[in-house]
Amino acid sequence: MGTRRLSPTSYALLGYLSMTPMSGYDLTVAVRKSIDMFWQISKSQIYKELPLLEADALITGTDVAQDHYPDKRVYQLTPAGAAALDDWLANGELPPPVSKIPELLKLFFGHRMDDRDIRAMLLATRSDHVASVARLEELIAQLDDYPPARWVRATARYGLLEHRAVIEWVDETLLTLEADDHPQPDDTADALDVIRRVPPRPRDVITPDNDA
Amino acid sequence: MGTRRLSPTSYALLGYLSMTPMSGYDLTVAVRKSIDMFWQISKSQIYKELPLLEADALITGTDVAQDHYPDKRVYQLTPAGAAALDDWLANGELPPPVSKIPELLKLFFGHRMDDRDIRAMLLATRSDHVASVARLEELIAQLDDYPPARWVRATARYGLLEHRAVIEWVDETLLTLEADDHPQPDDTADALDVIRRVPPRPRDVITPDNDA
DNA sequence: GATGACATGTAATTGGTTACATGATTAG
DNA sequence: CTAATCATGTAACCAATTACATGTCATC
Repeated sequence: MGTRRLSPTSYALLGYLSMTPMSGYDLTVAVRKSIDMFWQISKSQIYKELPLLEADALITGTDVAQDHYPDKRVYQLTPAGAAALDDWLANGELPPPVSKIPELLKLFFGHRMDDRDIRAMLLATRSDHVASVARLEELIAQLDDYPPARWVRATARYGLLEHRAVIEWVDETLLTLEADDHPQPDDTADALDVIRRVPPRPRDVITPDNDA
Repeated sequence: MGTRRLSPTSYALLGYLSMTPMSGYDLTVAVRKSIDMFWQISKSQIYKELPLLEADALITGTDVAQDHYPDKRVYQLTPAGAAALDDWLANGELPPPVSKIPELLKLFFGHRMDDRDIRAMLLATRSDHVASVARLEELIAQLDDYPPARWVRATARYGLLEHRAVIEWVDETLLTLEADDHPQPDDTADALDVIRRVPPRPRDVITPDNDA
């Protein structure tokens, strides 16, 4: 049976279910609390994916009645699911990373923005990242004591270093904002000329419709 | 007239067209060479979006014949388009950032992986980022001489600091991989218990269907 | 003379989001 | 008592990707 090709998102769900049986809600919460920083999965996406994985016989669901709360369906990994997961972990291709940071998109066109707006945006970004650093430091401290969680810890460390880097960047950028002569005259925009002479990100060649 | 709500992607295209008139192909190339690190837009998405923006009267297109190459349609910003762009830059809401890093997703389930595979993955990631650092350093050096490009430069600096942080993280992670006692016995997976006690990323509360 | 890069796009599919629904429990 | 949170999901829509199409030009 030609099982459909699974997305990394599907494998993520299999991965969680490899730890313990969970409902859609459990998965939603767990995802938000752990991988959310480098792999977001919306609630709806989870609820949509679970029946498909069950149809693929990679997980099985059991309806569980609860008092005071709606019935839930608890899923657990099948041996086939575990095999699929491990195969992906060992051999699965890694699609190119995706990153969409609206602040930077705006800032790229900063020559059309007011310096005050830029500053406000940077400061808001900064405090978000400061908060994330605090959260992650606490999490990492807790994971330090728990060796089996070393890879979970490693991903948290990734987040930590990244957030710190962003804070550093905000600070350096704020400095240029303050110190600079602002060449208000809107002399913009043939930065494009410079960009044109620059190579694109690798593998991101244009014509051969993007594939690995 | 009830113009549809534009996505940041649409505004990005308006932003480029605010610099100079461009065809779909020009935009594709420019995007890949500049904002691609923090805002990817696929070729098809660009070609799909342009006629819509024209229908909204934010840009106008002109067919240009070329010898040896297919005709192209060159778009330029209308005053309404410029106004829309500036309004977004000043007042537009910033949707939550998106980030999908498949390497980290795998690594999160590293307890089911072979250490050799992990090492190989980390090294591959590392050399990607080393290459990016080199590219960005060169770009930034060129932009140094060109004050109007200060915000373009700032976004490149962002990329640079981030790539450096990732390299630093890879190196620290490789160290734990080498030095460590590897508790091979698959003692995995109630890192979940720790995670459960941890707060989620802010604003990412579960129930109120995600909105700003 | 085939292979790949340059140059333009369109069509089909799917992954993911936003909005819709419902009801119990707890906090103010 | 009223609002927010917990707890489950479904349905409709749209953004974005992958695959399809076509022709020229340079290079091996």
